[in-house]
Amino acid sequence: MRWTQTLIPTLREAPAEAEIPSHQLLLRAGLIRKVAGGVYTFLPLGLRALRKVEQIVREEMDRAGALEVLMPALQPPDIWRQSGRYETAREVLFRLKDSADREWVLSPTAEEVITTLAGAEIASYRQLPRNFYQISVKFRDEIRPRFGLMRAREFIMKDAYSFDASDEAAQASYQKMYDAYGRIFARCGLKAFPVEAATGVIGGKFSHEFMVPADTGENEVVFCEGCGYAANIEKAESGKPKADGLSQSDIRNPKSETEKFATPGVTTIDALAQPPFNVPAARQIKTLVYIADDRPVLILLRGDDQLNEAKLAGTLGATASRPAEAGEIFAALGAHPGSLGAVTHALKGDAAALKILADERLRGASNMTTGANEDGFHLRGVSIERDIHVGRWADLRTVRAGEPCARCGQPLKMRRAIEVGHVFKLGTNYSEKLGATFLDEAGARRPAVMGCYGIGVTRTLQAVIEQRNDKDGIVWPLGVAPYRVCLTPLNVAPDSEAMKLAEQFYAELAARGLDVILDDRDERPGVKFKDADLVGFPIRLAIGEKSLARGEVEIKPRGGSLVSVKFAEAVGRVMALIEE
RNA sequence: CGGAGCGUAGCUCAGCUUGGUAGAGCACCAGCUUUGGGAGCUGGCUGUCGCAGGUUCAAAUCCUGUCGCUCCGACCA
Repeated sequence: MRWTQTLIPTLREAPAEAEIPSHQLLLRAGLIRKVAGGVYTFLPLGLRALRKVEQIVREEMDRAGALEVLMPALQPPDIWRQSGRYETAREVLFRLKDSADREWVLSPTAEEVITTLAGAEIASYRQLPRNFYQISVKFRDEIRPRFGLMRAREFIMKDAYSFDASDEAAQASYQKMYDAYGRIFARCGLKAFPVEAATGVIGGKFSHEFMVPADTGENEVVFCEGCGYAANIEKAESGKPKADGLSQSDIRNPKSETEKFATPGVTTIDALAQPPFNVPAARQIKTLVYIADDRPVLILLRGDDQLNEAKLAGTLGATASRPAEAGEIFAALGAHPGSLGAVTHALKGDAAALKILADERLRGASNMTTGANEDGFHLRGVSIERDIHVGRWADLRTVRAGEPCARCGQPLKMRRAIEVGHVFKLGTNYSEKLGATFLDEAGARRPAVMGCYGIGVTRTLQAVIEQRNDKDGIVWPLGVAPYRVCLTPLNVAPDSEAMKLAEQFYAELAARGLDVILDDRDERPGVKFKDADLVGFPIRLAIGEKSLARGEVEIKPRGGSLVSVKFAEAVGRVMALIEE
């Protein structure tokens, strides 16, 4: 390709709308342009890079035995009602109506369609296992699209769905995808690592996310350098001891009964920890009120712990849950936030019937202090198992950096990351609801055991840029660069020696299967060099009069150092760099 | 959905406080010079000042509404 024949609108300055490096570079290097918030056009160069990521994904999916299909983006809502996700995924579903006032949804993923397909087409255990994938446009009504392609309303995703006859077989399918993902991200030049993950709205039992470390990432990852444990903060557990922050005398000498005391104006954990009360946060019980499927639930945590909403949502298993509003809290408990508590004798009327969830770390706690459900009063001497009817114990707290690893005891670390891939073991949830059953060897009808596997293709592209850039621009890995080699003749007159040589190299490199771009613009050298660096072609081959006089040309790997080689050696050197 | 900020040339932004003929740099076009890291000079092109309404003799500027964009939040009582 000749530079003057394509469209590469590079920008000297970053548009004000872009905040993070990868977003700025996508715009500056002329890869994408915004159409609306979270909606983008891919320009020729951006599309080439995107296609390369897609091709890597496709090759590795095929290698792992998955079958490529293409499902519609426009889907009927009835299958979404059947799976239950018409409600549970309501906020992310784009819905629209046709001219006959019939409703449709735009696909954010395709479990419903593929499971319906499998139900219709797979009848026997002999047809299993099968894994179907597609690379297609997805739609999500994001509350806040952000950072260019990173969180978009419309984006490209690879989604794969496995169907197996047994749980063990499903585990093997899962492992195949897990391994394929490792290869995909490595081939994209990304340092990505798998972490244990929460399952979210898609549901399921077991899952890993593939994370690319980046300060601008939207996920928080907890990891242990001692044993390799790594998990999304939404899922992470630690070995922080129960007694941490408590004195032995408190534990051994519980008060025989609770005592109410006045705490006028004290409505926070911090305030109660200050004089004159001096109740350490570790000895307070924090009482939160959530509304789960329209019913209030009390959540108890130790005062120095933080609620993890993802864990709460998983524990509740509710379609929708949210923090209660002040009015709802007063209606349920008769007190305002800051004075709430779950002690049985303080729950009057209907409040006595409220469901109470408590964090595991509170188990066995005594001499605790909590709100009295009466504004301006707290209770002390609370023994949780004696004084509170806990309906369910669960891990509800958020892990913090520095806590000991549950497996090996080393301090946990934390860092931000971009989620580029996610693998789930789904079980039989969808196959049961949508009728994907088969006859086993004994002639019994059974639901297929499913897994689903996603890669954000457009997000992966941006993650590559976010991880691989410097002050001059993008530093593409060979595997996803829009062109691998940029030829830069500094004189572009057709009869100049530089241009003739450039044409010759172009032909020779193209004949060896390389994609090459020839910068035939009549621009000053500085402009051409700056643009080549900004776009980030892995190898630049410059042909200018200085080196020409010595019978040489200059080869410069992006981010590496420049070497001068004789004309005759140039093609060989480029090929050697590619094959490294 | 709540809060904050911003919408002026293709891009980055000034002008708005205190109303009075719409600006700069870059980009683009022409010419001359220049030619190894975003050149110089001369001349030129470029705008529904997001949109709608209001106030006013007069609105980019003040007021109201609305749309869009960006950031923070929508867990810790």
